[in-house]
Amino acid sequence: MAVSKSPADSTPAAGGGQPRTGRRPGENSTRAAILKAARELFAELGFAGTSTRAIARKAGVDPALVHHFFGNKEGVFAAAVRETVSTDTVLDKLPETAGENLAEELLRAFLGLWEERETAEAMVALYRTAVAANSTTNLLHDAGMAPLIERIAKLIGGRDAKARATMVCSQLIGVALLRYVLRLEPLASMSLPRFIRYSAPAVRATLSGEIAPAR
Amino acid sequence: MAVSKSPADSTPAAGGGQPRTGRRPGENSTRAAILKAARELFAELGFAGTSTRAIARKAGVDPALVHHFFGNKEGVFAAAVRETVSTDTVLDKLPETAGENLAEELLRAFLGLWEERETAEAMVALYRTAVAANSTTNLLHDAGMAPLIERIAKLIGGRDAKARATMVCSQLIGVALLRYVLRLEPLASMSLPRFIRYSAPAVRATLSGEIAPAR
DNA sequence: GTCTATATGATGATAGAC
DNA sequence: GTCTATCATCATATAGAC
Repeated sequence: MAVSKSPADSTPAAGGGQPRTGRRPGENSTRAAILKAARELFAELGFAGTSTRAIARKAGVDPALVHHFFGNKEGVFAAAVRETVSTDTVLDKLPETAGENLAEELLRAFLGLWEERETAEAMVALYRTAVAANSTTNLLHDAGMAPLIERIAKLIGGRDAKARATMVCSQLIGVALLRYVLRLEPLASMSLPRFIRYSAPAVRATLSGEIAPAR
Repeated sequence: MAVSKSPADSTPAAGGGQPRTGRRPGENSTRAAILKAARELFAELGFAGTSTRAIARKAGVDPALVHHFFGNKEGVFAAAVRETVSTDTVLDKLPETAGENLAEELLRAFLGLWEERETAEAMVALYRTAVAANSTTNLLHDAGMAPLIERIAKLIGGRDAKARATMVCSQLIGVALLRYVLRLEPLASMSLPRFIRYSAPAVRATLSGEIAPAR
């Protein structure tokens, strides 16, 4: 399974040069309805637990349309994730140089992805699917984690920057998973600023060089 | 789904009083074979991705035997997890009072569960299933997390001990998930002592009172 | 674009013979 | 304890009429 693949996404490219014979906007409501239903179901039940029939039922459309628009179940999933969340927005919010509050800035930028309903649904679906099985584990890494790790490594520098950056990234994933996916209390009900205050010391400790040398 | 439930576990109680007509030991090899296959498959493919037929196939037994011994799919899962991992061993390894190296001791005790093959399989299966869907989220909390949180809270004390203990616990879960379930590099390939060195600063920072007050 | 009809196969579970 | 046979249901996916 690869999110970047879309076997039969039959939506015509909206950015074609000639605007004259283009499709009228707002016309394609069922495709959007399918995507919305898919996002919600994948977020709640995971990839394996969601059937294309259930998606069609929830969207109020015919089951065959799901395959017509997206080819297969993976296509629906990929479209639902890809068209709602763009991890570039995280990188854009990060500072160019490491300052005093890098830990807080990292947490704010990354957790921001999870604070809006639609992107949160897509992220939850992504995490659920990535954790679900051996074969889908790399979904997380592929979906924007790699550039984030590199960026953090460049920010902190030093000898084992890559390893420490991965560790930081693992903490970001860990806290997001517990607050937004597992909804563990009292973390889930905290306000975002308070949650960041609780998470920041751990991230800061890892960012700084308080780690024993490799050997 | 509840791990503590076992709908039709038809194994006769081995500790019955009269030894005369008891079953001979070592006789029940297929039940063990089913459990072993179940553990491996649940760990690799998750709960939803594993079929009872696949378990039977891998164990080399008839599919009907799976239901005969464990009633249903949930029964197989519950037995596979319950009979291989006991979270009490984690609590037993923890110190009575908080010392200088509490962070390391916590990590060593908890991660120890994941370093042996069979228990690791059961833990991975448990985590995969817990993360997979909304309905199974509480599996993690039920499977020994609650007493661990209370124990940590008692160890660190203070006003918001419960919240900080939960945060610590969330970090334990987070690092375990990334190293053993997602197998994110370079964390997965590190030696355990080195991994603990990398994880300890974050845990220690959360354990100590470096967190801003609630409001 | 939308839907009916259907091909094809896997699934969890049960009843009952040996 | 073990297996055959089977039920009822669900799944993904496709072909083709309107």
